[in-house]
Amino acid sequence: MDAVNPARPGGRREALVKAAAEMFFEQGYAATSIDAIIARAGGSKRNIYNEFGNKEGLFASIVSENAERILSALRIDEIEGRDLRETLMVFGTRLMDGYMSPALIGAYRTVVTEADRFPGLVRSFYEQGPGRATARLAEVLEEARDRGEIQTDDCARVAGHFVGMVRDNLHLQVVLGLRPPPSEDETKVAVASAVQVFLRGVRADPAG
Amino acid sequence: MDAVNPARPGGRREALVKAAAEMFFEQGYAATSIDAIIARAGGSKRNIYNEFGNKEGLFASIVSENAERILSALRIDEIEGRDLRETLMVFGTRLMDGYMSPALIGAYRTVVTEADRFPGLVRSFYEQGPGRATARLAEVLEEARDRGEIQTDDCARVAGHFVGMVRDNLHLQVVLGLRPPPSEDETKVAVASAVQVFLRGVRADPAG
DNA sequence: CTTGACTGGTAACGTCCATTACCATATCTG
DNA sequence: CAGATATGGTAATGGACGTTACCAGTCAAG
Repeated sequence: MDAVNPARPGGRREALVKAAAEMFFEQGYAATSIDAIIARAGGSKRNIYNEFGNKEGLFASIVSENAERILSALRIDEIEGRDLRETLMVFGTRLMDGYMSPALIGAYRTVVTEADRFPGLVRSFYEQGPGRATARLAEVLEEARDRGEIQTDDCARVAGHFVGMVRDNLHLQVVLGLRPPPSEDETKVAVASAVQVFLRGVRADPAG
Repeated sequence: MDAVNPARPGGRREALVKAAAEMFFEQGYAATSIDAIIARAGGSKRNIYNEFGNKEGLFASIVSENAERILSALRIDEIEGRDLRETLMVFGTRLMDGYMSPALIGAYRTVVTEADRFPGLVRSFYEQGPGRATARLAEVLEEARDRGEIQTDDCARVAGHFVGMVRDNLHLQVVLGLRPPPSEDETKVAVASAVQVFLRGVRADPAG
């Protein structure tokens, strides 16, 4: 019953999800037609309606099934470095790369546009991605504070500051299509600058 | 010839622009139909097509005619304070209020969505708003650096850091509809925290 | 009054698209 | 093979909507 069609190694559902994800996140929900998805994925519309009910169901499925993959760029659980500066450099670089990846830029545009239509999806999207990354950084900062390296009242808040500094106006410009994602060198310079300001801003020393 | 119709004090064009701006920025470009605009503004479709050519022309007109008003929240040209900290507090508060205003949140959503269709509009939108505010802050920081109050290689870059810290994850959450705009108190706390970290991060002192 | 330009209202046209229906295969179960 | 089920392909249905057309009423100018 559940055996995969021998002539189709991947299975219809996977092909549909893959094609739909690409097209939704590239062109947006409204601009992507069912016909176009079928044209790319192969098969027939019956497949979509049997499997997902309707277009909204397809969209909900592809977001939840692709969120993990797309947001894995922001899934920064193990951040280690010789010291806090290196840790922040690594974290900031991964954060920048994740936010600037075409996949996440496309997903961001789409999710912003359809926020009203799919409130539940938007919440899980935020919590799995930006929220989780910020929370993880806050934990790292807690540890640094316990070690006496930094000084702050609210680690979660300053974690947000750091994330904001890294995202900067760069993310806005890329989302608006005003400039391409930064190169590796540009990323390094931008992150290093953010780390420098941040570290001086929060480090523990007796300067009132 | 140009005399206003006595029965219609505001003039058709103004009413159309006003209604179209509200609806485009609330619901987005695609989700706003010509019929709906007419239903709110009164008049007939002939008005729109005589005056603006088509829907895209109407959209372009309302963006350019409303950009100044909407972005005036970010038009922070005169920033003065007793000292740099107070100046940054004032600037940051106005920045936060501007970014979180419903008008700008709506415009942001719409512009992000239609970035591909109207690249010229997007550019002027950015340059009149976020770009201009950041550039103005950079000038202020240049002066502070000349006075020896802060120490940095690149005032434009750290101005971006500050703007990013203020925008933080808050902007993202509001844009996604995950939380309401911050209250006056929340704004004050958030900005004060950003100013604190930033000032410590860039101020001139001999701590290598 | 007459002409002309504009306006309001409504209907028509053409297109796009989500959704459903229909038909012909092909695969699986027995 | 019989029958059930899923699949591919294509066409039909129905609605939404941008755009244009048509008709009647209003106002300004001569």
